[in-house]
Amino acid sequence: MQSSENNQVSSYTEEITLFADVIVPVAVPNTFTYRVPREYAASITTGLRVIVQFGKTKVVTAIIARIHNKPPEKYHAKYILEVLDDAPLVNTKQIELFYWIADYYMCTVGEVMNIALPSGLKISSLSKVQFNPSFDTPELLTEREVEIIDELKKHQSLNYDELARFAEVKNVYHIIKSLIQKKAIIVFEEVREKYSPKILKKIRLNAFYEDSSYLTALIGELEKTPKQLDVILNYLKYVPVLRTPELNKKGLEKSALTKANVSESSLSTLLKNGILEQFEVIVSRFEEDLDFVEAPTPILSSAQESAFTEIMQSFQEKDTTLLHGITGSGKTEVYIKLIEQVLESGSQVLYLLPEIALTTQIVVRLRKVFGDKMGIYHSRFSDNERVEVWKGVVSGKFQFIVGVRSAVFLPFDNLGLIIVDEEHETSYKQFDPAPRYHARDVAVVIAHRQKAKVLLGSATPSIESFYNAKIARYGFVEMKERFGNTQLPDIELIDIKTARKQKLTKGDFSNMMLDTMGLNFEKKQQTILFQNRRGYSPYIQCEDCDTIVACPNCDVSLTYHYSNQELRCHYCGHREPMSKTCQACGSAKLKTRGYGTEKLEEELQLFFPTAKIARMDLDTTRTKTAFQTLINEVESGEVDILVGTQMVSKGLDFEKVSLVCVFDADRMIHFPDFRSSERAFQMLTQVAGRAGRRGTQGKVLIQTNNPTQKILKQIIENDYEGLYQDEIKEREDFQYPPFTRIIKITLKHIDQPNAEKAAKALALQLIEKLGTQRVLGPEKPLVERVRNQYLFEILIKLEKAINLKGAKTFIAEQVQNIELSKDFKGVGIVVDVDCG
DNA sequence: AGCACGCCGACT
DNA sequence: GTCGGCGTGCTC
Repeated sequence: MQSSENNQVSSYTEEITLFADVIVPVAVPNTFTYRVPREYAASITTGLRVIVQFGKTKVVTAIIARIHNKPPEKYHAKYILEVLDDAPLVNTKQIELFYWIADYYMCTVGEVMNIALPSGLKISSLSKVQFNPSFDTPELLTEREVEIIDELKKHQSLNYDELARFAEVKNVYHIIKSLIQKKAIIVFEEVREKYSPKILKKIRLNAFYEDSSYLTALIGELEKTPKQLDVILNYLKYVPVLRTPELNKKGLEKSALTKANVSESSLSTLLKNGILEQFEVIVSRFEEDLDFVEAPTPILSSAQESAFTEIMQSFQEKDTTLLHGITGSGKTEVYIKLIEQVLESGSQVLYLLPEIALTTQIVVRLRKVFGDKMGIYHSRFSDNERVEVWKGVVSGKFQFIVGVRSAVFLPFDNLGLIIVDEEHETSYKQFDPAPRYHARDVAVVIAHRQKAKVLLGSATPSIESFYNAKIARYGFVEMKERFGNTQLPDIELIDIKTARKQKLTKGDFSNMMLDTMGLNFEKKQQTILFQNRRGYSPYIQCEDCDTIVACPNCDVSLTYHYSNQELRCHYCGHREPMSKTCQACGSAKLKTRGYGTEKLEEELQLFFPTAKIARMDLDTTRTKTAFQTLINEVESGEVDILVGTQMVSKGLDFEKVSLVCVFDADRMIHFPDFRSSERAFQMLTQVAGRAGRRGTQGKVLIQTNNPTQKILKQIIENDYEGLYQDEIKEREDFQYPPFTRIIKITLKHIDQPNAEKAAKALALQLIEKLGTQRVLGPEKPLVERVRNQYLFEILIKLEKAINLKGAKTFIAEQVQNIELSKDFKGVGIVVDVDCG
């Protein structure tokens, strides 16, 4: 792993002092140079984690980015305190990637490191104070200090927080400083590794008794103590020592014995007498997972087979290929064959999925084929588990990773293939905090650097990717048939406006939608009702004075959540109990307005009292188990109608869903954003794709106020090409991606005029060099105030031909200008490159 | 970012 | 004089 450069330097270590430039996990622009202690000189390499003192109080985990022998000129380098790893946990390719990301997405390498490494790999330090036992001048102490010292004597040590709580002061620092001066206390750093390996307690029989005559003798002897005999017999039941003595080496989990209802005290007696022995092993957190049934590689249909061949051909010429396969075309089987092929060639494979899709059936399916070669990297996993996956990639245990966005940071060094499934998904873009990276785009960069191939898969590709395929930058493969010859669902529009006029509605449901749902229920088929809005109702209005209850911190209405009778802000998380009366006029006539999933669930229950109705949204799937339970219930057919947000449209395949109803299509279509048509098409096509599997054609009903909208026609006819042509023309006319790159700068301040002034000043500076064509705004965003901060946005469009690096440097300078300016104190600025 | 340091005003 | 508040600048 050591680079030749490092080796060369290391061989002179007798005379030369080494220095290491390290990345610290902080939002500071530079790397920092530390001195390598002599004892580490021979073994130090890039990619090792080290512990360093950073600033006066912090001790942090850093990564070695470079090793050299030039002492810094302007300051004395501090020593590296400790080296944490024997072999690099971060490889050179990753470090280069960190720099690329920092550069491209306009943030610091430290911020990249912070997001890239699971927190279990970032040791934290706590400053602790301890009473100095050789303290002998108590007369110097003030009364208060004596109290603190007395408290400190009671404990081995206390950290700052604990001390502050006891002393009942906000800033404990003064006191600590004074006590250090008087030599009454000692301050030390407690460094603590967050990752803790999973330890299993095991029991085995003393090897002495592996001999049959001794074992028989033992059993005879234990006749007197039946409880102990019981323990031994139980052990032998699991581990037949005589037949398979090698199993005895591995022993048995202690918990297996205790679960078998044996006497605990007898067990400890046996241990004490040396008949049984206890030992500990470090185990993988994933081993329990491994009772998978190895399934044969799926047999591909002829359409899948030819898609596979085409992809392989495409990879001959292109590094990236877009697979456009309609919903239900069976892309997964094609992926599996590709993955197998690449793994056989000895290269690593990364399969990226959006957050929600990962929890579902796909993982089970992949596990069956790839078993323990496959690692899963998911945000719902604990940090310890993520560290194990990271280490598993380093050690080569995991050649294949299925993961979410952040899996692009894993320490691959030999990737052969990256699959980005559902590549159009917006959750691949990170919004907060920095780095605001797009995992699909980063994947393409990684692949390029590791000479790997990328397969982007989607039924509804992003306009950008489709464009790249059109101009032949990407290869292109299509799958136009649904697997098993199932037809695409029949989509029908319902003109809700006309229906309302003709009084053919109940609530905001058209009779037609309700009737169809009813019929479907009678046929014992499942229905999905899609409404992309959680909660009961998006706002509450007073009938007398028209006041709408708003969030105190943001400029949005509060959403009413029925389940716990509270109002919630979906922007800042503010919660307040639902009040019975209007806070403005005292009237009791408060009305819920608009429809969220909760309200639809409630209304449907009234319409269909005997149906089992379930709801799937953020609120019902907070935990891993809740999510899985719900999926199981739907899969087993217990649930008749599933009401849900966009969650129901992603990666879920339910056999018996034959009807999909979209409650309100218009809100999505008219969202004020240049991507709204694309998004609406994607979302409605994906949710429609849930209807009908295995030979039966599904039905989709969409309620809209305006059924003549062109995009709806395109959705009905599954005319992606048509959508693309419309969109790409518009994007070209108005200079949006893929013809430009967009950088969004958001400025925040508690006072709106201040935010506006700063935004205007920044825009002016930007325009000076970039011109009014490229700089738009500043403008108030849709929601003007979030978390008590007023927002202004500037949009920068950079054409592809521009010197991107130069432009970004200029933008960064101007942003810094504003940040440092005395006129705009307290203005927060966020730069988002390629904003969604 | 996080935090010490320094200056300033309030209060015993 | 001591304590806390807030603005400023640095971190190898």
